[in-house]
Amino acid sequence: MALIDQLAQEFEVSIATVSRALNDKPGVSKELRDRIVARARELDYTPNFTARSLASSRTFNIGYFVREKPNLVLQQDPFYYEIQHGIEAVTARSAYHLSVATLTYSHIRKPSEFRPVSERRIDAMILAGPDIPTEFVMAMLKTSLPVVIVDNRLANTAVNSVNCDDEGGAYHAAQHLIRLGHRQIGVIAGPLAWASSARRLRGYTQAAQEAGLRLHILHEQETSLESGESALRRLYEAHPEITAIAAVNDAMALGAMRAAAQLGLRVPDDLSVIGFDNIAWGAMNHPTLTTMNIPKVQMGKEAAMRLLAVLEDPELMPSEIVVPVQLVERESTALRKEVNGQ
Amino acid sequence: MALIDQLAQEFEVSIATVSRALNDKPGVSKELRDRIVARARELDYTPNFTARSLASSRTFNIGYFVREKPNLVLQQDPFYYEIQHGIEAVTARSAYHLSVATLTYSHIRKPSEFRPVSERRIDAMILAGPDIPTEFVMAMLKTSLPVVIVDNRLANTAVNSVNCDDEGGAYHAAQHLIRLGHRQIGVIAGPLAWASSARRLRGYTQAAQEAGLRLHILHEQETSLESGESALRRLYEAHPEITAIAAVNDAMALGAMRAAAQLGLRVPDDLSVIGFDNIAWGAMNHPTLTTMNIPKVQMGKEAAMRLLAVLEDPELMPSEIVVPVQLVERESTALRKEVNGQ
DNA sequence: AGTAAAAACGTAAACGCTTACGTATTTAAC
DNA sequence: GTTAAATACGTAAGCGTTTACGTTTTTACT
Repeated sequence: MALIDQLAQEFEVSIATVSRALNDKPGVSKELRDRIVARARELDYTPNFTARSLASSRTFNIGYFVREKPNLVLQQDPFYYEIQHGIEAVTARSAYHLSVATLTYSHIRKPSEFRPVSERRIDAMILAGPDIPTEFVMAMLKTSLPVVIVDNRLANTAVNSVNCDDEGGAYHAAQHLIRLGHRQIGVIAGPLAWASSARRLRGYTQAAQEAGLRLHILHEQETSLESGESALRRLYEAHPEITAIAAVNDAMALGAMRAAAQLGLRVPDDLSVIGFDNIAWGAMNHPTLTTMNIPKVQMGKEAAMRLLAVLEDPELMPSEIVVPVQLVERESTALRKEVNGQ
Repeated sequence: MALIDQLAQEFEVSIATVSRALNDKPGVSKELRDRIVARARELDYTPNFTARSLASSRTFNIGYFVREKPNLVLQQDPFYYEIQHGIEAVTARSAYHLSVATLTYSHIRKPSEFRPVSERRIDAMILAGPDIPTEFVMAMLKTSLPVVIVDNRLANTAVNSVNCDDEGGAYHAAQHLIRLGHRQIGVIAGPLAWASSARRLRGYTQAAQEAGLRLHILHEQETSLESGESALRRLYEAHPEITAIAAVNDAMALGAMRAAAQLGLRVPDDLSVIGFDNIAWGAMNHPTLTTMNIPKVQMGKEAAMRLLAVLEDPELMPSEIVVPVQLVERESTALRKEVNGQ
């Protein structure tokens, strides 16, 4: 493997000059620089990043750290993988490489022992997951490494963040149902502690208020398919006049559709159902699920781009990025049938 | 941040002694070593990994590189994410960190410009995906870095690999149907070029031969849910006597179930269906899908463990690891109904 | 007590770059 | 043509460790 010395010897110049030539720094004549660069390509010379890091105290590594879900059976949420792909798409076109790790409870407890940071392996980091404690984020900010948090919001703290527009998305979802003529709308919500659920609920409520409607809201303790099933049954029992359901996520929406089928309700003829997330199986279900798409890949891209921007200009103030969610209209929603002229 | 000099000064010894104490190398009295280690913990001293790497020429980084799917719309296959989690689970307990990247066409074309390697950022790597060209793997082997390939097999080349037992799994799947009394079994296969499909098909065939049965095999050009639908329709048209379906993957199995419902066939009463993969949606479908589970997380673990083993002992010869797949019995398969005493 | 071997520690040279500073050479300005 | 300011390059000191090779001290053995 070629080293910088070799190039220096070939051109009978110092390694400092070669370094300057290769790094686009001033102090080298254009003619010499071009020849050095050309020869470097020929030799497939790539600077040893370890040596470069030590000398420049930059690793050109960024970390992507996802909080493991303590409550989730399915540890590996594809949501964060799609975000990872967005991040990769951006870093691949930069000088930076991506280092990943799962944030466990022990890391959270002892941030000072979080090795990617304590060993100074990274120049900046993306922290993903709603359940990263504020204290941990604070500890990371104190390292003075640039930080972007994704799918997480911190009140009263200046930190770069990327989130989807839960409230606006839910607002549009409800409007979609209202535009289709539905006036008796049931909402299947998650636990109150789940912040996204709360925000989405606000969006639904806002749209309903503007249309002069009152929603039939049901809170579940979980956000699983099964809880969606039971939610629909209870909702329908209490309010058989309901013609549309808005669920705070796709899993619950799919559960609601399943329960509806068991009750003899046809979707979308008797009941329209809209979800939130746009998970893969929504498109495979029968009927396919109308939902609000969260642009996960884009969220990853935004996070990575923001990080690179801060790396470029450390003076940059933190910003909160909110990406819009889009309606994906599929089979599970339809015009309300005008039964009995009601 | 504490540096090694600080420790050396505190104890009035040379940094060499501190380094030896911290790295469990001989040449330090037990008493001094213990005091140094204790004090290092107190100070949260962590050696700067960049300096350590440069001096020891080891990065303590391993790479996980997944081949992007040129043909797949859904670039981010959760399959490889689960493998990533398995890898992480192992590396988290080791001194190594995980660096990820997507293998694009341009990397494949010019392996010498693959930066994680050319910049010497990693000590070893895991290559995942069936469509990594042999030449690329060869190029990586030539770097003399330890390599493990996952979900990929190379003929006539000694290389560490981790794969699932396609053939054995399919054999068991077919046996499951046969044990349930089915004798007219349809097989929904993928394109001939897809190696996994071919191996699974061999497993089905083997079991059938042993039971003295002849399968009704249909090859599709794709492996999507839609092609599973059309496959079932054609299969049922040609062979209405079929009472069970074995599909080479879950997506096609789910498609077959959907088509069956449209034909008025009840699953599992009229038709048993078994898949392969155990994708998440299979458990949410109605009825839930019986399938063969590929232990993806374990595959990741095996790959990482193998890599660590080779890193420990570079003399270790390459080995081919095959992990078993297990039957996940759910609702979509049942005993064949004895119609007309047939 | 004397000697050899083992253990404990120090010295200093790497590792392969970047970069502050110094020197020589060119260009620009009058 | 002289002087000042750019420009081009060289020198050498890092960056924070590891480790080969010395040197000194302790241990073991006769």
